[in-house]
Amino acid sequence: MTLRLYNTLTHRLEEFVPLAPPRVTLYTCGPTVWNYAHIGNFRTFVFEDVLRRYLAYAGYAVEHVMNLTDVDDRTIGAAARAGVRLAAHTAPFADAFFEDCRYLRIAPAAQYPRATRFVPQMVDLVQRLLDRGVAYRGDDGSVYFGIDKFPAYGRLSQVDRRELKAGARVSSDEYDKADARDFVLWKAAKPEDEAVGAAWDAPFGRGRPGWHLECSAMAQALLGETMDIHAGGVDLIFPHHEDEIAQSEAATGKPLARFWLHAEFLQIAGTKMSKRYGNIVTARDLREDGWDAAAIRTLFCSTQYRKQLQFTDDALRAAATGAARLAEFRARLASAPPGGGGGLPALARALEAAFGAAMDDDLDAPRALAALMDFVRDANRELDQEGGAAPASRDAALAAFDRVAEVLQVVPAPSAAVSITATSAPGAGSGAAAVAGEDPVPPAAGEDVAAWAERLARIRFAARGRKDWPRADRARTLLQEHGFEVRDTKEGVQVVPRRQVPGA
RNA sequence: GGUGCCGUAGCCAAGUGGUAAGGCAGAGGUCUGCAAAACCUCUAUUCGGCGGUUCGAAUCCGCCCGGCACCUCCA
Repeated sequence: MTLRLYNTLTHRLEEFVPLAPPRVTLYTCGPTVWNYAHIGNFRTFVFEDVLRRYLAYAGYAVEHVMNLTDVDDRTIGAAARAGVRLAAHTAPFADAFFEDCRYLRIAPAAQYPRATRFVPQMVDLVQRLLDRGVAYRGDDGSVYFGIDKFPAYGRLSQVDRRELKAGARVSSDEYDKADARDFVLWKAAKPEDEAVGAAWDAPFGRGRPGWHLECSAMAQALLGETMDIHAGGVDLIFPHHEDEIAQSEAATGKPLARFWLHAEFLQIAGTKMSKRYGNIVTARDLREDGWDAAAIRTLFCSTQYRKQLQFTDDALRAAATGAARLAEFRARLASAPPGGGGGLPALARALEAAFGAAMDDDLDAPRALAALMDFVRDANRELDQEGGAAPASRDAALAAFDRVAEVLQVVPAPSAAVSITATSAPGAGSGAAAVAGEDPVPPAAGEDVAAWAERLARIRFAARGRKDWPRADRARTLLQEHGFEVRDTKEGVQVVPRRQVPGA
């Protein structure tokens, strides 16, 4: 297996080889904790999660660092409006972010450095750049990076230096720079900054870090001068990552990152999701609506990360249906009766081969998902024909399925609710007899729903045994009304929570 | 104006020179008392348009049309 990734720095697909295998250092730009992150933000974070999970699947030891930006124009502005200190404003949103990550099954990074806790490192970096003469102090007391001192400037974003001058927003620049293209490293403290506690002392003047500075300082402090992969959203290519490269490499003389990966935007109604456009959907909105994170991740996996993704209710619903199919299959396979299933090990090998080939090709998740769907169909057919699977075959199939599912995280979590099979087997026999003449009734107030559902399953099973269809149907109708699905099998009556497709 | 990405069935989407994966939705069928789940069959003579290269193009080249994003603090 050879993993190839599209490197924004070189503008082509490259074979991924870490600097010091099996270790892979990964730095990803995290959220600005001024508000709740929206699912557009999370599309990128989920992509990064799939990336690191796949690297782990491929045998690498990933060291992942994700920063939290807790000081910038927006956090300061929001704190000022709320009349609280900066940290008081950002802390709840940082907590909310971690909560959302857990919901979306994003594996925790090894470290989540926050900008405000790395101010000394940032001050050091600015001082080094001043000492080297690539940074200068403006008349306003801020410190700027002079891009004419860094010839490689513009390599990542391919923005021609002359065109940059004609940039659309340059005229709105509010700072005192020698050249419009220069960017701020350290912003001189303003009263608004002081008011919320967003100002620090430095040899070159009291102030606060510019946007890009934190990533350069924290990445170097935690991962060293050169990391294997730096990832983020496409919007960060310019200026954020371009500027990170300039300030880091001007200070160290070494490449900041060997691979630069950028995820395309999630779109809603044809445009990017942004607070500016007021078309925000947050992770907590989706959670409150009852969506399983697997549905969201399935939707995200249905488009390769370098392509724009359309987020619509229909698409999410379709993804949820597909994800439910995976959970359905997982449960069926795990509880397959022994015997047969000789074809499963070969299917399992084919799954992992196809999955690896797809993911190796610049993390082609749609193809990887298709491989999983192929496997599910083929294995279901095998189970249909064989009526079961020998433990060794079953376990081989289960292991492959789980390894793949571990990377994508597209299988809905097993429900905490009941999954009951009422049978006439010994032990259940007495129960079946006891309910034989019972009429199905709705659960009593305060009654345990699981126990109630099990009793109705027994009632239906007994009724079916007597061909008492009206009673059997009443039991099923009641169960359906209470969110359960009823399946009659050779083994008995199975009652499972109805798969979750909100709004369907 | 500059830079980049993209346009494949009702919808999502893979495929980047050898004759159109997969999913969702829909139709029919097997199974079932009826269902559900699962499986089977069907649903693009065609890949935004027009030219060109080639034995052969969704795939390469040119032009055109359409969409999206970035161009100083947006993932």
